[in-house]
Amino acid sequence: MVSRARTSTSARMSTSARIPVWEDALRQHGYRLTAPRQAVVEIVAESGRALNPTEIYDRARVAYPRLGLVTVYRTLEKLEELHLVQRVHRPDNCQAFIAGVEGHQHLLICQNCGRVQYFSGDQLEALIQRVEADTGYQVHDHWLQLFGKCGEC
Amino acid sequence: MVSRARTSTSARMSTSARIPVWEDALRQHGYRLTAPRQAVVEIVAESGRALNPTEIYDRARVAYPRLGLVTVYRTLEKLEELHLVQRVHRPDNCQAFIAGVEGHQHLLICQNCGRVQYFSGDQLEALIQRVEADTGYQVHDHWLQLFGKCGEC
DNA sequence: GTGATTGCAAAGCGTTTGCACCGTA
DNA sequence: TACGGTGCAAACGCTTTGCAATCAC
Repeated sequence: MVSRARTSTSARMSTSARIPVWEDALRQHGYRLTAPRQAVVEIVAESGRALNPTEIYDRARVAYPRLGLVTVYRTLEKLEELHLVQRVHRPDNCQAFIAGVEGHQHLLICQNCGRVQYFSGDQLEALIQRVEADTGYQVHDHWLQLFGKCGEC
Repeated sequence: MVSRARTSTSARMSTSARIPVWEDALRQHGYRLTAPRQAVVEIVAESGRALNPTEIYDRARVAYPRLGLVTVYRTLEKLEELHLVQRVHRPDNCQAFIAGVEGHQHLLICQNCGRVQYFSGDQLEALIQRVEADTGYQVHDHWLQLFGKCGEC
């Protein structure tokens, strides 16, 4: 979904630079900053690939072995609510998460290594207007994902 | 996914006209035509909305009360394999099915009543080429869905 | 100190599998 | 008749919930 306003200020920010921003956002929304939560934030903020809850769990337990899978789910819930992460839909799997960006960006996903790249969908406007005229629908949201092979694969 | 070849000949065909076509397709691929299978085919072929397995089960049991939910899953599997139905991804639910069409068509979904409308994405080509140039990815598949409100809602 | 957060265990839910019986071709 | 298809029941995997102990603020 791209029509919702983003509160994230982490647009175009890479890897570890996101971590303190996300931690501040959590605190500013009244959430406490705990060790398990930090472990989850670090993994998701630094990943260039969409990860599902179990993958996040496995990786975050390296830093914080006492972590429970439940905490991963609950932390992702909050990060999604704050638009810090977004859900990635794949043909098979719709429960993968990636660090979000500000504005109307879309996803380009490498089918080989899973690396995710954002791009802007400015040129969609004309298409959407044509579809609205043709169908009589009012379009509120759009959802575009490209699948392919990245430069390194 | 739009890059796969479609074997379906039901493009732009509406409602009940699809039923005999789908039944033939099943037979021609070596599948038997049984009463429970027909009940499922009728529901999905005639629906203008994406339905999930339980909805299909509930509706098909009106015509064939002995139907089991398992058979719905197994029939959908075959219909998807033959490209007669396609999966619709929604923010919440990724297990809904709608009658497919031939060619590279995309979905416009009414957020109120769930009605689905197809449209062509010709104008995406330029966007995809630009993204390929910008990112160094090779794009093999694209996935576009619009969400909005249909004329009647 | 207080209330949010945690992890465990158990429940819940949608989907898949094993299997004996049934029905199409 | 042969073998694909069916429905039941059970298994399965992922996600959510209840709860007492814990910990950030």
